[in-house]
Amino acid sequence: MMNVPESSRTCSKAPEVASVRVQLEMQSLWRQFDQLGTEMIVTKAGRRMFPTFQVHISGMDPAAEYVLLMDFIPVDDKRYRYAFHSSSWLVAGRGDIAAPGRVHFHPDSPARGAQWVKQTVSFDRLKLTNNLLDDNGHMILSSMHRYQPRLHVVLVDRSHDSQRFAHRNFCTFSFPETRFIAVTAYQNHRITQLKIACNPFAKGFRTADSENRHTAPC
Amino acid sequence: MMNVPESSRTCSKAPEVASVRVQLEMQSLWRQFDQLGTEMIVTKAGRRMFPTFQVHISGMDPAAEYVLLMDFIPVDDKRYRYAFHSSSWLVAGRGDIAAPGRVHFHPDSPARGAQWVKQTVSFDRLKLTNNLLDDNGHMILSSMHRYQPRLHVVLVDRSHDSQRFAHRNFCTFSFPETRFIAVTAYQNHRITQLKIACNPFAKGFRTADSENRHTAPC
DNA sequence: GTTTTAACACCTAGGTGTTAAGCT
DNA sequence: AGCTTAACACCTAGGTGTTAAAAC
Repeated sequence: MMNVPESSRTCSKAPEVASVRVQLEMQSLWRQFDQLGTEMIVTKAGRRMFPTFQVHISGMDPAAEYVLLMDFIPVDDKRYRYAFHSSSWLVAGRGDIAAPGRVHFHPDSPARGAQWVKQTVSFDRLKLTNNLLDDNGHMILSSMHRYQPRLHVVLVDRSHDSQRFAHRNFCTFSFPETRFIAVTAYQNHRITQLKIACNPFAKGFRTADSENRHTAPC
Repeated sequence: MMNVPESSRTCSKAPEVASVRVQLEMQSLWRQFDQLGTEMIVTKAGRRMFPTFQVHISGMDPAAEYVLLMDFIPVDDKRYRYAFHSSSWLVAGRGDIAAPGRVHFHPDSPARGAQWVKQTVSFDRLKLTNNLLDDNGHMILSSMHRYQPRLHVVLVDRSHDSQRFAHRNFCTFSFPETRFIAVTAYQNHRITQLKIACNPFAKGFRTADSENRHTAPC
């Protein structure tokens, strides 16, 4: 398709949420990863995402309170494996039973619309784990499964406290270029190289003449 | 005096705050510093306190919401200087005009009583500065002046939103052993040694046979 | 003479991919 | 054979007192 939509949205009628717009930050970086087939490491202790899921928000009621949260939904019910000889992902059968569907609240939640729109909202403290018994509130994912991150914007309606997370007052945003396969070790070597080239914490693995330096990917 | 009161309190009548009890953590460490005359560094960029102001809270209504915040009040209107020959602080005249009286909200605010009482509440991210034009929300203090940290517990009353910080719904706690003189460089060498002995970030300055090792002060 | 500032070496704390070993 | 784990060296990020120079 020529024009990828800015975001996929399913909104309801409450005016304070219906007008909310969300723009993905670092979109070109996400697309570079997506073109190779993004992989995200999951560990027992929990691993951050890279790129980080960051958004710019607009259209909020400055005085209204909102909660921002993320979840991850399976893209399909398949299990994947990486074929090194062809450098591609293959379907390896039916997916495992879905892990407990957790949500990650942005730590600034709840906050006024004026706060959220003022600067980039970053989910950099979110961590991914493959530990089904995780007790640290991390997002539980199955390795070798494909996921779609989602952002939910929830209007806090104090006048109907019982409906704080009711079906009417929230909006869901989903950016196709942020899809990824969860792995315990990188499979695609080009993904590894792009991570090393762009993630400051991986600087120790950069080489002077690395392939990823020629085009300055980030 | 034989029994130092656990805390100095001025409470109002709202039942959810009147029953709140606050206990200073690391009290013996605070008293060791206090006996020498605690000094806290202030810098342009902002400096953490050591010891950190940490408290254990009880007596909160688990379901009610509270805001916790700190401020610093001048102990007197005097300016001090340190007499090295006698190793003591002397009054050096009238104090400067009080800096803008800022408050520091605990970053978890607001939260339910159940949250606050569950574990130690730490103000470790609070920073002190001598920059009158500070734009980072740090606490502005005048060097060579003496201060008393205070903790305020505010009940969030959603039913009377205009009174969120009204005079009825808060409690103030003040621990005399946390008093200190703000300095841009340490004056009393024994304070320096106690900081080095106890603050993990100053480990690089510890010596094997430092005086403060004999009694294991922390 | 006293007080403040900025650069500095040395820490804590924790985020990277690598690697070799372990698991199934 | 494929996948996972844990220890590791190497980073980022930022909290220490020290020191010498600057400011007043």
